[in-house]
Amino acid sequence: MVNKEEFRKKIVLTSGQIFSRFGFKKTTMDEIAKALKIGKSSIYYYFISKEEIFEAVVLNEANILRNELTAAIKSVESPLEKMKIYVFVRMKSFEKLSNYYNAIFDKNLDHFEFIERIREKYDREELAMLRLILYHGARKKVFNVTNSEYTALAIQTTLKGLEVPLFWKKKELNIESRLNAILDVLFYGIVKK
Amino acid sequence: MVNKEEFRKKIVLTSGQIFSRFGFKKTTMDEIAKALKIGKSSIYYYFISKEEIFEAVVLNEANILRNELTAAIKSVESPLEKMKIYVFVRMKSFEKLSNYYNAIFDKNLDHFEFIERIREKYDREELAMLRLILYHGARKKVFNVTNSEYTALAIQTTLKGLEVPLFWKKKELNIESRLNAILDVLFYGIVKK
DNA sequence: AGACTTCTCGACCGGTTTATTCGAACATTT
DNA sequence: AAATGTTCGAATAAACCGGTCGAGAAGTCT
Repeated sequence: MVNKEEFRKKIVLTSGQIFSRFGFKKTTMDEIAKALKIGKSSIYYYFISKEEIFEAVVLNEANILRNELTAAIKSVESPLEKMKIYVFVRMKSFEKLSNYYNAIFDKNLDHFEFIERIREKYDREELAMLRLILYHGARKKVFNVTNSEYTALAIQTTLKGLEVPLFWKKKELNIESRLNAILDVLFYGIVKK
Repeated sequence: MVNKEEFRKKIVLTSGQIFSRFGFKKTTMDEIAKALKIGKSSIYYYFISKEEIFEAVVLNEANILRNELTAAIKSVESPLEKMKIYVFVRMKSFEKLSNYYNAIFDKNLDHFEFIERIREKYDREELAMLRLILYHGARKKVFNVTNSEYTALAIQTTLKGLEVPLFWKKKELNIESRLNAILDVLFYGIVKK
């Protein structure tokens, strides 16, 4: 049925809001059902389990992030701006997702291997994006990159390093200035003098 | 002991962060304990129950709000500005507290009478504050108020009316413009032409 | 040191919550 | 009207969670 798939999407959207607010464990099927104005049991007609819903939600969120990122880097021309806006959008989105992280890193090591899969896939995609930005920057003689592969990897590592303190501490210092500082450092090492 | 009271405060502060994030029901004693890096049982040496902690948290938060409000209206001179800043600070603070509301209005009608007590007390205080603002405004010939008592009550009713849609709906329209619109209406009826 | 107080914690208890199942009912299609 | 798609209330088994208890660590006083 075409409508079944439609309703699955609705479930993903609605439960996504709740998951993002309360995390996996604290979100109950009853809450999801109530938000959808259906009986709790009915959810199981569309999804096999709470985890399957969560998986769909995360997958969906990851796709949204990817779209935001590609749109963002397309929205500007200069390589410096591309890099800058990429980093900013990425961090903003991750901030929004902090509750998923809470959920994932709680205690459930067995389950949630699917998160690892998604993560791996998006790490690869991110690397490609970064390399593209670097490549174009080098072409335009703005960046000075000898090996875009490794440079992209280095940048990705930096971004990942940012994630942890971003999520586990609460608004210690404002993110913007921190990102700007990092970008400054990054550019001074990269930009042709 | 002086240190016992000290640690009670620490508990209130820490658990307050969690309560404000997840509400009363979804916050567990284990989480509070873990955040404090002590055993769950140890909490019961300082507080009799989860509810008692919650009570202390709400009381504390109410005091903070009061201080913010008095500081805010002192920070400006003109009656119009005083009124405006009062309304803004009040709404900003209430926004922050939305999760407490979630907790309180869940289903637990029996318990939480203490919230009613706090609320009543602060309603009275708020009325006094509003009346003061109105009175000074009238003195400076900026406001045209015949009966400050009833006018204050009317304003308070408006502000209370704002609370409900503010909390139960999510960011439909941005609060600022809504508040500004209300203030406009309010002033046009109050300010001497 | 030893007695006494303060404080911490692991283990446990019983009531509640919650994810999931199942079958019956309702709805729609064939 | 049979078959198929969809919803839901009730039941269940397991996990969870607030709270208790007693043992004992840590500190204080004499």
